[in-house]
Amino acid sequence: MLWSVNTRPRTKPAEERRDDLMNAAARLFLKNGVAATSIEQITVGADVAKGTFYLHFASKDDVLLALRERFVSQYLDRIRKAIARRPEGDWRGKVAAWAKAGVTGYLDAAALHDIVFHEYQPQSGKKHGDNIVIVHLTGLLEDGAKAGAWSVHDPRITATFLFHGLHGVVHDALAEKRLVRRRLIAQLQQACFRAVGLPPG
Amino acid sequence: MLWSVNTRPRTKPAEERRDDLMNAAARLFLKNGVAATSIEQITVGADVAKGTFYLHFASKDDVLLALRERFVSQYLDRIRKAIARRPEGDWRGKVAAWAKAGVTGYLDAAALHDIVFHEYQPQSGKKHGDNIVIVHLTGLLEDGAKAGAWSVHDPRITATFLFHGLHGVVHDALAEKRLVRRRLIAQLQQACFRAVGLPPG
Amino acid sequence: MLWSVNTRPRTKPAEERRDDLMNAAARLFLKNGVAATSIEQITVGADVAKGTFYLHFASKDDVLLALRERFVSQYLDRIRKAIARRPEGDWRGKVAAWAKAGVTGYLDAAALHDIVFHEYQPQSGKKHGDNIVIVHLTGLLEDGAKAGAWSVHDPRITATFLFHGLHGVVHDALAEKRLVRRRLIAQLQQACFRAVGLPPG
Amino acid sequence: MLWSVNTRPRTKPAEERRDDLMNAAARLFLKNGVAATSIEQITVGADVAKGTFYLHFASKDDVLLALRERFVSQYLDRIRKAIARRPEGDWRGKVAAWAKAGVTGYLDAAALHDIVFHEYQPQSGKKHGDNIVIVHLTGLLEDGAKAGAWSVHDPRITATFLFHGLHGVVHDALAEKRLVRRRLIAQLQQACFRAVGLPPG
DNA sequence: AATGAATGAGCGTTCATTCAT
DNA sequence: CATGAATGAACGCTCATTCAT
Repeated sequence: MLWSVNTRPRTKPAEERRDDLMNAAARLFLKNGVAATSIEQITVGADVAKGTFYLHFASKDDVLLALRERFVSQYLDRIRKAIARRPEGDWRGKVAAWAKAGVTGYLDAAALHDIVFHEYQPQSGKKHGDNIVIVHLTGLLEDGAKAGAWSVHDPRITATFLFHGLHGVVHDALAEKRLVRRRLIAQLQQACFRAVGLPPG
Repeated sequence: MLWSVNTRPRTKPAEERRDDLMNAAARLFLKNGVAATSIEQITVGADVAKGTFYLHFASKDDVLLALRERFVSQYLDRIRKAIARRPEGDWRGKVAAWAKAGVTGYLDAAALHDIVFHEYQPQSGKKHGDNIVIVHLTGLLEDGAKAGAWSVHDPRITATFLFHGLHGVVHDALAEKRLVRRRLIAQLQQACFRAVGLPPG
Repeated sequence: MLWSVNTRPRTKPAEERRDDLMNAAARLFLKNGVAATSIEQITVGADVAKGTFYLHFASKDDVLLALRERFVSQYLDRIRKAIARRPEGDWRGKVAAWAKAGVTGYLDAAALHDIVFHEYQPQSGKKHGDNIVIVHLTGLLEDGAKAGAWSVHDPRITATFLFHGLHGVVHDALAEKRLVRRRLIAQLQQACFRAVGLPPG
Repeated sequence: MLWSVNTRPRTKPAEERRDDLMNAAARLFLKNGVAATSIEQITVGADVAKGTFYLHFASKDDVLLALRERFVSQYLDRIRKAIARRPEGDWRGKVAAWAKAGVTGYLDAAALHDIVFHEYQPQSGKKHGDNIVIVHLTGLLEDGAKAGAWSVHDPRITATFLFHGLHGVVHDALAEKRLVRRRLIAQLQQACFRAVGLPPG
């Protein structure tokens, strides 16, 4: 056909389309904010028609939720791998690795994190559900305690405390452009040691 | 009437009207969320006409910002007073008081805090500015360090860490309805002691 | 269907929708005035949803401008055709034809003309631009002068004078319901003859 | 009283206040357009409270109408005086004076004229009423015809034609910044002579 | 699976007008 | 005469969502 030059492939595996849309959404959310991003902008950004959006997501909140899930699971993956690199029994090293991966993983995607977690709360009734990063850290703290590496009265509370403390510090550091990565990591590792009752480095 | 000398006739003092609107907004934000609350709802809630809103605020973001300021200054007041009750030199007691006031002050208004700080980021360019609660705690940590009460390498980072850690814990506790106030306070006081290098109670 | 080859499926061709909206707008502008006509009224009149308006026009001013353009080009068309019917060289006849077509073309759409040109000035910075009817008449006067048919010092000014004089007279005649079409035409033809220095009929 | 320094005279003759308001309105209409001028702006401009406006005018349309009347009567005054300066019987001179005063009177207040007559049509049902400038010129043409100074079949139509022709030319000249006052006057005087059947100057 | 014209509820905002002082 | 806080109807405009193709 003569006009075939301008024709894009009409069809793509659903998963790929979904990803296109999520990526376009992430980009636009970052640039303009969630509330200020329209579905139309997202579809234009993903190079599909408006209606196609609704083939893959039920609403704007739905993409936001999907973005959240993706973010968290990538973040946790990173932490998991960093910890796994430490030898069995090196509990102090594991905590240090947790802090380091937590800081860097956040720094590398902080803007997206903020957008996706703080800028806009989905209307949906269902609450966040468990924060899997905290759940994971709780496990680590329990294991270390069991192994006699440290003493933690309430691993869940401590994990929550560490998680939010770390994120708060990194977030504030970003906001103020005071950003010496190494220093930040070192300080937060100390904070983690203290929090579980380990002596400073 | 006594006040007729200094008061220009107004159906209601501007400040009172402003407060009515802020209270209505807070109530509705809590109930339905910020994004889902319309200005009209706010004015109905404050029992004024739609146009009256614009006599006191420029936009929805504007009320949100005002609510924020009010919240923070009340919160900080509470913390300040709690600390001031401790005798000069009782540094450990001051930290404990900080943690306790922080927890209770938050618990008593947590939902509003969440709404006002997390649910919706005003589009306006100007960033949060310094968190005055953190600034205040930084001062306390510095003073205690100078007095030899504890050792803290970077008071600012530690203050930030404590602030966000505490809030995160309280927030999560709320979300899960696991809520023994006293236990929460005790745990967080321990966390604070550890964070500044004090021995557990 | 025959047209299915070149036509993308549209509930209605965009041009037709645009015309529907313009016609509804013209009708309402005539009936109630421009300022008193809301966009919603226009869309109701065109039997489309409110949002559809914005698929075709950017604002009320925008429809007004479109209406203007349409009006002028139809008006000029009419004049052009009337003049073209006169034989080459019949300059007096051409002027008479101009006057007649000018009067009748105006009478047949005077109300719309008034609305579209006088009642409301679009806020937009860009000025009317050249009045193409005047530009056209200027050409006719120049040609006749070159051909020695009459003497006109400044064709542009004379054309402007004739155009506005004629319109003013017709407009006033309409306002007062004193309306003998033939008499009006005759009088204005005389005025045109005099204006270019031709002897009366 | 202590605060008497900041107190303006609370009261002014009604006529003066009315004038203040009209002047403020004229200034703002010129600057921003009629539709874009709010009553509040007018009252601020006239240094009175919002409510005071309604003590003197019934609506925005009402000020517009008042400005119209004021404009026309000043314009006509000017023409009348210019004509009166010519000796009894100098009909040609009177026509020339009419044209000159018409042009200059318009040029000196063209922007206001446009605003007040063209930009915005009052919603009110009552039509313009007779244009007193045309009525006056009609009288002049009749008198001259009776005196045998010229021949005009229909003085009213001719007057209307001249009035609108002149205004159209001046208006267009203004719009294009082609503005040699003397030349404009001369051309329009010629047009007037021709229109009444007088030989060119 | 994909399209995009059409929808229409709903929003923020303005502003002429009123009226208690 | 003068005030200005309060009103609330009305408007322009946006945009998530639908659905015929």
